[in-house]
Amino acid sequence: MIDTKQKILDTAERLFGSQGYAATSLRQVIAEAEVNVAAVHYHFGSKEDLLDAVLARKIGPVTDHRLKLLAQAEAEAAGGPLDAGRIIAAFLMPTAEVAQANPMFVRLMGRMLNEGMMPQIAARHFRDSATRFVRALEKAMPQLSHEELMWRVHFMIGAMAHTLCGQPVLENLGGDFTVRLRRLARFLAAGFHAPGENEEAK
Amino acid sequence: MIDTKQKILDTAERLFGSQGYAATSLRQVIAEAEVNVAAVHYHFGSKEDLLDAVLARKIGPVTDHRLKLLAQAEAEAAGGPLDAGRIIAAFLMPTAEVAQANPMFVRLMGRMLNEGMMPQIAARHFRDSATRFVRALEKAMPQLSHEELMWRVHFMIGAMAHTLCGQPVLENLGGDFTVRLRRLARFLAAGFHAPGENEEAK
DNA sequence: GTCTATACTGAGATAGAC
DNA sequence: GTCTATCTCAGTATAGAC
Repeated sequence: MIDTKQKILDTAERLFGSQGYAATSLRQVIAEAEVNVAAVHYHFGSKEDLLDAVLARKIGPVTDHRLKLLAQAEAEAAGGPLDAGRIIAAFLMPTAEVAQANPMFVRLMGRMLNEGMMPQIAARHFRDSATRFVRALEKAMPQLSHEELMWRVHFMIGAMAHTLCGQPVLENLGGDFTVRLRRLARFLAAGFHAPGENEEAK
Repeated sequence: MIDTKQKILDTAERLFGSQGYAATSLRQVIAEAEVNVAAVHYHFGSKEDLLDAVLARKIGPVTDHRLKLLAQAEAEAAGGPLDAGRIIAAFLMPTAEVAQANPMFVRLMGRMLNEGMMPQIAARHFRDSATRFVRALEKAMPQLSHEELMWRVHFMIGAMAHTLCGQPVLENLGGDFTVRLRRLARFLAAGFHAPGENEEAK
């Protein structure tokens, strides 16, 4: 069958997203996709490579959208100073659309940045857009040292990952995904605008 | 041997912290601890219960320190308005001391909040201090809706977890743990002070 | 009460038949 | 391209030695 690969990808995306990568066995994937155990190894090589393929398929469009929003903001600023809030929103909001179309994939995205291991995999899929955004933020916030800025980006990724991948630890907070991300964007924008290590006040 | 339990706990703490829970096999733990496979099941019951025990042993003091710092800040304010920054610092900084004494355990703490699964375990060990801090934050920031505040706490936990558990995704950022947490505290304090959903400006 | 030896089930991976 | 058989190693359960 020609769509064996597709079925495996779809099923893996759903299961990895809802249960996590480690907690999902290949055997569960192949059972629900109704294919053979060896098929996944034939098509993808290993469980980790399957995850890689699942990510690659959907992250590209998110990255494109992010970069498009960033370019748009820069065009509007017309060479003038860019607001950090706009940059952050351009980074966050594209995930909302994917969430609408495919909630499980967004959870998977969050998990990837979180699930401890595989920094290579996470890095590979996020580095492209991330470095571009870092440069934009550096231009928007020249008063921050490079180290301070990189840490703030790190904080942003942590908060985003935690927000994408699931239920809050403390309470069951509902709410639309877009609303949730807008809250996050407001929060992070203020964080980025905080005084740096050697500044006394804002 | 009387300290079999201890050896298992120490080894598990180190390995879970450095490699992650899922990536660490019990057999690796028992090999490095030089005990038998069944010993861990005799003393702890299961791999998950072992993790639980590892956490329980060290999180208590962190929680105590957090609450002590919070109480201290409240005493100094003498009934007056408490600054959110103080509350956040009281929540974050105790982890720095544990990091000094035991870097691996801090990474494990971060992973726990992150490693996707086991929300029950993470929740159980963090809820005690977390609810206390939420109440303090609510008093400090009465202009925020409960939902908005809970989301900001969620963002804080995400950023903290990501910062505790390891290497930044983008670059190798070094630096003392205390410095790192202070950066985070500044960032988060500004985030908490951001205008809420229905406020126009700060 | 503590621990060891050993066996059981299910995981990911691989080789080779078709 | 696909499937069966099989390998190794994981977590778990039990029996019994001391």
